[in-house]
Amino acid sequence: MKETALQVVRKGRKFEQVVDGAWKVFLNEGFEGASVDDIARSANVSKATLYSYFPDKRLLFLEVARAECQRQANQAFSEIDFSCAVQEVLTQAATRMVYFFLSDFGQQMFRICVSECARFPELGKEFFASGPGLVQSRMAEFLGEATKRGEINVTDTMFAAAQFHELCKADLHTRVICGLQTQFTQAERDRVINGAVEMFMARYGV
Amino acid sequence: MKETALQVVRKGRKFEQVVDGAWKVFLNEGFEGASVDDIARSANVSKATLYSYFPDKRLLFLEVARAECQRQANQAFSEIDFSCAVQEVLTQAATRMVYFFLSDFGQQMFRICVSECARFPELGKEFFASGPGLVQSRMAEFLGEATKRGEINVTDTMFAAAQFHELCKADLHTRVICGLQTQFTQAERDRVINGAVEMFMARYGV
DNA sequence: TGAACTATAAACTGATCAGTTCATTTTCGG
DNA sequence: CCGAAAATGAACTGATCAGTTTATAGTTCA
Repeated sequence: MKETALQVVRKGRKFEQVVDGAWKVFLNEGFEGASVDDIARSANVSKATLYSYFPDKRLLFLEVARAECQRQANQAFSEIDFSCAVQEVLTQAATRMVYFFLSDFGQQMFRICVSECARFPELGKEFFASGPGLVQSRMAEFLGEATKRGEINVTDTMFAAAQFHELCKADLHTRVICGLQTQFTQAERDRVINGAVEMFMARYGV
Repeated sequence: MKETALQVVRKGRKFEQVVDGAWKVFLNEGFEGASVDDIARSANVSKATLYSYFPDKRLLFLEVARAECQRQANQAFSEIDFSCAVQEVLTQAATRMVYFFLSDFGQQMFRICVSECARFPELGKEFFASGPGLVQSRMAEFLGEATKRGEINVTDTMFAAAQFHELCKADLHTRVICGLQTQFTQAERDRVINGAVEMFMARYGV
């Protein structure tokens, strides 16, 4: 029973078309910057049709954010081999996260959510649940299992997952968000990825 | 010769008054949310006067952000005793950072900068230079000295400072930014503060 | 005191934009 | 192929807001 948080979104023939068009415009223009006329044009749909699906712009954004975050998170999970050694799993996870944070979508989603959450609480909850929260829960689960196997020693698994998540943002994420730098070499990425794994293992390794 | 980035800000009798008024409104309303009329009203100044100081709204915000970030950073530095043992200095620094991130000003400044930096590059640079960048440089300097004294072992001091900075945001910052939680107990803060220090020392301690 | 500078209030411009309305056309299942 | 449901487009409402203008009033200092 997949439903949007405020249960007011009607489905129909051109639903996906609207969401896809909105995705593009939000990604390029941000939330405030994207006009509903732009979105309707980009989706090849009339404004009236758009409003027949989504009673307002916020709910449309919510749907876009929810769908894409979940898609990305699921893809990442399916591609990580959780049966590898801890260090290897952490490296894979960190690699995904760094790429996500530095991607256009990751950046813009972060920007929009950070700026709109204060005025739009529902968005914050959805974003957290289908983004950072989801990733951290899955990581915490893995850390718990690895601890049981004696490979590491983590007591507060959710917190450790949050720390790891945060470590993956060191330096580069701050720089990209502040607009100081937009392109990053593999060496720069590796420094963050390996730095996060090393630090995590130094603290929680057996 | 401290001048605003775009060198177009005129000083005058009511300069401080304008900046203070703007500070209040931006803090409560965000950048887009704050209308220039609101700001003029809050500053007890006519709109024309405001525009005689600041040619546009962005430059006004830039001035507000610059001034307040620097003020907060300087205050923090002056209150931390850098002659203490590494662990103690880190704990003090982490405490400040956690409080800052969770404060109204810290939150709102973060929100505004994140959302506006993409369209307003000058802001990103100013924010970084007088916020995270400043803190990280000072921390890096300290880490270098402590390494020389043999108390810790850090080779890339700027990167380590960035990691520490990021660790102080674990869990709580994400939650506050997403609007999941607004009040935090001392125990919650301490968990992050101590968690950051422990992890840092596990990795870089001798 | 008086000239030069600074500030004021209030109206105005011009633009943007979310959301609505409605008469018309398209689509599609039965 | 018919009729109901869905979609269209284009005009419209109502509101907000950055930035300008202007005629007037207050401040400063020589």
